[in-house]
Amino acid sequence: MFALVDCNNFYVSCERVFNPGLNGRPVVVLSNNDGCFISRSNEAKALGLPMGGPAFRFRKTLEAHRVALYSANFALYGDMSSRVMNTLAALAPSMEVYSIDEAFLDMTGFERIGLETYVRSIRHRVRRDTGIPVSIGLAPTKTLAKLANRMAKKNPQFEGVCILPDREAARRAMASMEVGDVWGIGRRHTEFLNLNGVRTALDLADAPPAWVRKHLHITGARVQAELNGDSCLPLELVRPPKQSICTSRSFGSAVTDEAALGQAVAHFATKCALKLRGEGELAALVTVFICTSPFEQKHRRYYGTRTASLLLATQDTLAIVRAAAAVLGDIFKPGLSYKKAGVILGGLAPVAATELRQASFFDPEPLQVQETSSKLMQALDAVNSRYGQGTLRIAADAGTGWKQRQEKLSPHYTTSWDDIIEVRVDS
DNA sequence: TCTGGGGTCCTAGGACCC
DNA sequence: TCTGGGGTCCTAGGACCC
Repeated sequence: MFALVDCNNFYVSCERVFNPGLNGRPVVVLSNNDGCFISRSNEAKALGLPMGGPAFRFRKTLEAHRVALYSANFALYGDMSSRVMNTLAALAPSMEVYSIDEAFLDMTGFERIGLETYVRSIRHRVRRDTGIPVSIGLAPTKTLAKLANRMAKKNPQFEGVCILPDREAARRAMASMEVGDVWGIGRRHTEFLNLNGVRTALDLADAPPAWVRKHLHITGARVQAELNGDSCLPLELVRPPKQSICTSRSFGSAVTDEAALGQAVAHFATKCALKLRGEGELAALVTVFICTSPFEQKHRRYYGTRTASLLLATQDTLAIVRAAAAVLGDIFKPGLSYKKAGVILGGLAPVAATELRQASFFDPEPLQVQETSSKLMQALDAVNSRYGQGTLRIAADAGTGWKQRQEKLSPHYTTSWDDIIEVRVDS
């Protein structure tokens, strides 16, 4: 049996842990740039504020009901997430951390204690130790556990826990669920399935397998098998290494200036390089993209992107920033209002394989230079991890020609001493 | 005026190898 | 008149997830 533990309204719940006055009130957390709703309390959902809805379109509702607004505080949410995951890790023999607010647990063997009793105790423990409310779905496959979790959230009478122990229980639950709410069935497939008379999860489970395989491909076939109790998706106990690393941002106001765009790209490349070293990987490909607003009616959208191959895979910030700057020069078109830019690293390989790395015939940098670079990066990371990111940075990343909007940011309660002191003084 | 960020997997087609 | 079989790698596009 798999349990899916999912934090309720996770980002809002994190804000509430440190500000209990928010309980019972409508609360929303906004995306970067304070643009869209990315987490809503139940009270906010009841007001009709949609997931992903742009905040400016709902200003009247937000004001009329005095909805509490927060800028996304990912430092806080990431730290709260690890508290939740650490708590869960102690309560099951194995666990897969599926996302910032979800984990699958292996519940094999707990039948002897009584699954429901045990799962309720997990729920209580997480609430007690972290302050975060969770819902739990339990079933013989991951896809059915997701479905059970959704049932637990939708129906208050379940009190946060829903178990689908056998085929009959699963079929009853599937009959009441729209096919588009099944894990792995997105908007396009929902449209296609509805057109073909497949409306509920049960309809999909009972559809001819060859037809599903043909139109929804191998991933859809797996979903169908899982709905029928045939487990195809095992717990992934160790996170596989990343295949790409991306840093991108929308700008608070449009950027037209090439120099300002260059500062943003240098900043994103720097962040990517830091993440890359954190993963213990080297990158061989650097992609840069810049684009104008997709919502702008008057002008056609420009989306410029290009990838550069590095002669030798690296994790050196300077080399990656240099490569990114060169790519930017290729795709920059003057006279446009840029709304977003980003850097993506690809061709990743573990540092551990460095000795096996194929050197380049044309490589201008001998091995000694690479060793120097590695020491420089270690020093850079040591200074910044002690005194704060950005304390020591390269000149290209020093400018402020681009900015994000972030007007309602809560303190970094769990990751910054300065922010805790600020709270004490304020109150 | 104002609309997020970061990923994965699958398929098909092209180019290439022996 | 007739032209094989078995592969890999790369890229673009589509679909999905949170």
